[in-house]
Amino acid sequence: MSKRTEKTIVDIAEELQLSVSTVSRALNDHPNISAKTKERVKKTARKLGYRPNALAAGLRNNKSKTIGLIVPRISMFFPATISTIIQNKLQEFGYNLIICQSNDSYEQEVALVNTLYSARVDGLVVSTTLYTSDFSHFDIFRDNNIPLVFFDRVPKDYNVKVIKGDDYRGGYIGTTHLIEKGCKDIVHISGPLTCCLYSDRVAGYKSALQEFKLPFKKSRVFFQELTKENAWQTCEKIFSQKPYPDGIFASNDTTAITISEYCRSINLRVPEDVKIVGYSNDPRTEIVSPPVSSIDQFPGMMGERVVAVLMELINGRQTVGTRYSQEIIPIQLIERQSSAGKVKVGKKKLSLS
Amino acid sequence: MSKRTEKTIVDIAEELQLSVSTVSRALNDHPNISAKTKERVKKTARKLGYRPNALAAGLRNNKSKTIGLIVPRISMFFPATISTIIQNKLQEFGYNLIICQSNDSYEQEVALVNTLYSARVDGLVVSTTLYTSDFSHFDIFRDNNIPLVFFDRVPKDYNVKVIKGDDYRGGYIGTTHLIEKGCKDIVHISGPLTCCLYSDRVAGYKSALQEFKLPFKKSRVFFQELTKENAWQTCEKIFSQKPYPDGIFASNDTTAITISEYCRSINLRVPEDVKIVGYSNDPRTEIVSPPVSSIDQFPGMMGERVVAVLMELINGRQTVGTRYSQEIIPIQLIERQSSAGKVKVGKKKLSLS
DNA sequence: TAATTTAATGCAAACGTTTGCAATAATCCA
DNA sequence: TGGATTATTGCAAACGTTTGCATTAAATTA
Repeated sequence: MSKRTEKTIVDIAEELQLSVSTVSRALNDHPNISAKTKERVKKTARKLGYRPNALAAGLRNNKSKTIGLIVPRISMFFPATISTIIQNKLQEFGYNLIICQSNDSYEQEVALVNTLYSARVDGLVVSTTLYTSDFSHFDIFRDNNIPLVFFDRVPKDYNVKVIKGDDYRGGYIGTTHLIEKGCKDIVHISGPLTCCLYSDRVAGYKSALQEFKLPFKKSRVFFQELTKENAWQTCEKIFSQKPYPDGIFASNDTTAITISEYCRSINLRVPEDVKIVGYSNDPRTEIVSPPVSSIDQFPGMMGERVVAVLMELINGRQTVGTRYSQEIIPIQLIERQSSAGKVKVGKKKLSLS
Repeated sequence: MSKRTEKTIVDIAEELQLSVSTVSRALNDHPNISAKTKERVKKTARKLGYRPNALAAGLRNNKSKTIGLIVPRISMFFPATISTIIQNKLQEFGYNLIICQSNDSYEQEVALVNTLYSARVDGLVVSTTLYTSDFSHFDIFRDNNIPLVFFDRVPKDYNVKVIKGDDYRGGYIGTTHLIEKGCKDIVHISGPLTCCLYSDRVAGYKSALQEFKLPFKKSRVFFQELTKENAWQTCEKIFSQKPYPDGIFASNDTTAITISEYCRSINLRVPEDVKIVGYSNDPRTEIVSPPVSSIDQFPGMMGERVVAVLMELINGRQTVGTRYSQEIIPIQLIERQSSAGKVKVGKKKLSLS
């Protein structure tokens, strides 16, 4: 690396016979600097091709104007969409975003938290791994009053700002929709219960069964990492003996799509023989045949709320001891062919409000 | 923001009655510091919960140990996969990655380049927008000898390190495959020619036609931003009058999948009536019906090459004036049902080596 | 044992920017 | 015109870490 040719505010100050503090104040529109001096300084900065050094400003201010984001994987529809919204909104506020992936590994999440702290990010936004149960690695942010927001996959019993989908209701309406379409024997494929969003969806599933007086059967609920491979294996189990279920509610779309594929492979018709509902409204649900019903979580809205809340935390007054609230983003059933059929006039009319 | 409780190397130095320079050297495993002192220092650092301040080290060293990455959109399969590989590999080298999206906007790309420069990233990796034709905003990196690598969507006539897929050959084999499957009237749907990877694919398409003595028809080639909406509209044009083409080679999978959908909507059978080949081997090509043939670009390999090259540039000697080479990542046709059919024994055997 | 060489550590300054308090200049008022 | 007030700018230090050169301590050699 050869010697830098970069101009600093010292160069501007020398050219204009001003102090560096005046130059700094002029570049930052300080009210005590005259308009005339501001104009001279900015003109010279442009002329010299001056570019600020964010490391220096960050060190002095103890603010980096950068936000850290940790998601499990950006190749998944939901995190990718939210990341995009968050980055675009933060840019409006003059913040940079560092997007990091934990690859669903607790160890990697811990390392990323430490690295981002060392980089002195001004805030941290996190969707945790499937397996994070000890959240103490986030204490450094909380204890130093650095804004910390969790979304989607969020901690249980950890005092922090949380923004999540209405997972309980998602499980409830995903299931009641199947019931109202005539299903009497519904399987639920859930993620691992170490992650509370899946347990909320299971609770909603159970609640719907109860309400429609259908029996809850432990053997009809599966807990697994929601990959295509696991979904295929679970289908092999489910359809290894009769009676087959007539409805399946899956906690992600990858699983729902795979179930549909498996049914086709054993000549089970979807939706005539078995109806399917997925979760997240991944665009893939539209392009497969038959298109798959799914619960939309409005990632755009969630991303915007994340940034709004983060800005409030950054600009507001927070102290150690503040009690943080939880914010719920609505969900909505998107009905497609995988669950099509005559609506059974039931005891309870499905309300989508 | 209340007063920081963060420990610095000054605290460690005081506790051990050492100078800060010794503490710094010990923490960085400098050969001149005794093993005993190193151990004492590291133990005290752990005891005090010391965490380095990357802004300070970066300012002093003029290195941030951070790499900037600019891609058009992370929600697209190819950029998301490469970003993931790049981040994972960089972590092995102790580098952070800042992932940014240009949203295919030249203005946003310029702003991102300036912001990343201000953040003093140690290198920059870029896949440009569809419309970037003036690359001068990257001069600041090149002129200051900060490693700069382009991949996939790369500049034409700009002296910089480039890693791209074999787009010419991709166009060639995508087309010859259709020819050997019996197609005689092949449409090519290309992206905008402002982006050289599409013009390379068009050249491959033309070359294949020529080689098999099929006529090139200007009306059989379309240039557009490769969205689902544009693909649908182009299909409306193509199939608005007979004779219909019997093969379509599309420059991305979104377009190929949409074409398949359109054909179904007008009761054209795929592959019997019209065969389709896409580009990038997006996972969606496997789950649609019929599964779509596509050109695989090996994003994993590309991501690894990007990081390897970047490390060479960072650790090597480069000066203003260095001539940079171009590296080609192989491609491979992935044959699926959308282009299935009897192989026509042709003049030229398709070689996939 | 003294001189020489090697090992280990310390001092002071660098990095670029920002800001509290002091100093200076300009303006207003009696 | 002199004093008071306001506007504008400058000085010096801060931020946390690293490193060239100097100094000191320890080890080796004659």
